[in-house]
Amino acid sequence: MTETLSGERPLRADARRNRQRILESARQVFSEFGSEAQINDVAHRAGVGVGTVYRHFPTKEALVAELVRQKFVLFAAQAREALDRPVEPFDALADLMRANGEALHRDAAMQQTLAGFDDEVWATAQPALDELLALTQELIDRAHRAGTIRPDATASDVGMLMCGLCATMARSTVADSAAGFDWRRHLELMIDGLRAR
Amino acid sequence: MTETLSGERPLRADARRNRQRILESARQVFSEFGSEAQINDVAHRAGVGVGTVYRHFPTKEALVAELVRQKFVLFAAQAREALDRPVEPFDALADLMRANGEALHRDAAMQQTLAGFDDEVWATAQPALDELLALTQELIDRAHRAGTIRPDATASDVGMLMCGLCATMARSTVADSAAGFDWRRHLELMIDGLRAR
DNA sequence: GACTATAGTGAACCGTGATTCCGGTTGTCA
DNA sequence: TGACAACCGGAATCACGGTTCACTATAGTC
Repeated sequence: MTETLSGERPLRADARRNRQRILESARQVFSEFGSEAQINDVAHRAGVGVGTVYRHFPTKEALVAELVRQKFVLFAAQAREALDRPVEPFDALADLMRANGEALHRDAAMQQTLAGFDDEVWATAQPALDELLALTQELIDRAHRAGTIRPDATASDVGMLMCGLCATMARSTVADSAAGFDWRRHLELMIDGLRAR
Repeated sequence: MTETLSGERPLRADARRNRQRILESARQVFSEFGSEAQINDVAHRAGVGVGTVYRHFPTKEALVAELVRQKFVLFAAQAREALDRPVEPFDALADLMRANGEALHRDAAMQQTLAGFDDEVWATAQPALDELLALTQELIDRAHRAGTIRPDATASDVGMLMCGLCATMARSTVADSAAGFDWRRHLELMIDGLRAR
């Protein structure tokens, strides 16, 4: 999870420890409250001062961005596993989407990022996203060969649809779920839409 | 567009005029910048003081909510027209969704509201939304009878999907359009997904 | 034309929460 | 163990923008 930074001198032991704690706390806090959670909360939960958070991440946005990036990395890992599984490619893709859906469901910050306008966060996570998309594309290519997916489907389509799913999550998580919105239903509709006819 | 308020004494002429100007300016400003636009901007563009805006709308959120409500009313009107058109019901629905898509595309505040977590605004617009959903349901019922729509499709599905579409719009409007996201493509995928197989 | 309830004005206020900053700590290395 | 760079803490600062309010202007009415 923690990359070895090549161009930078290694962090002092305590700093490394704190950075880790901060990321963990941030993951919890932002998952629960989205980006409206406060840096103070993160710092407090991590048992450090605000200043320490800022030593590691120049802005709140940068911290959120790193979390999002990590999540994309995780998704990419899952996509890689999906590629290894010996099941029908389209089913593998569908299951992957379902798994991602559940993960997004538990993470308000990710929902906001995917459904929202937050360009900066998005930019930071771009490389990780690109890899995820590449892996997804591989899965889709296989499905094409098997003829089980819509002929013109692309990884980009899946990305868009998952972003859209987050919008519905926002609505079905919050309060009364206005008009009977149900993200799992939304997801199944989309999966069906991708299927070959 | 402007309802006749029953329980309240009529506004003074200048007040009515200003209220109208404020709504128009707000429509422009919020369409362009979403809810991050400032009340000051709205007031300035309308040629009135901030205080005047607050005389008409207790909070910024209330102003946005009214705009959203009006938009839903507009959508409902369009849905009614669609019901009157003598075309195949599913096509009518699809065209309606396309038209709504274009409208949403030009309105950042609507995108944010539909894709976002903004429960209060949503609540205010609920009645208008309910009517829109009812009309949509009628269109869908007809399509069911014609057998041209997915047998289990509901108006709620359409609502969810349109909300999802707004998420993609956010991504394709902003900057680089990250991963080749294209909301029109997203929309067509969804329409296809709703079609009977 | 005068009177008054309504309406308009915008500088000032205020809460919020991100960010800074500097005095005190602590790892690391010789 | 001493020295110093790296690091930590968290009160204070600061920017921002929604909201208020004391005062002025004006539509509507007699």
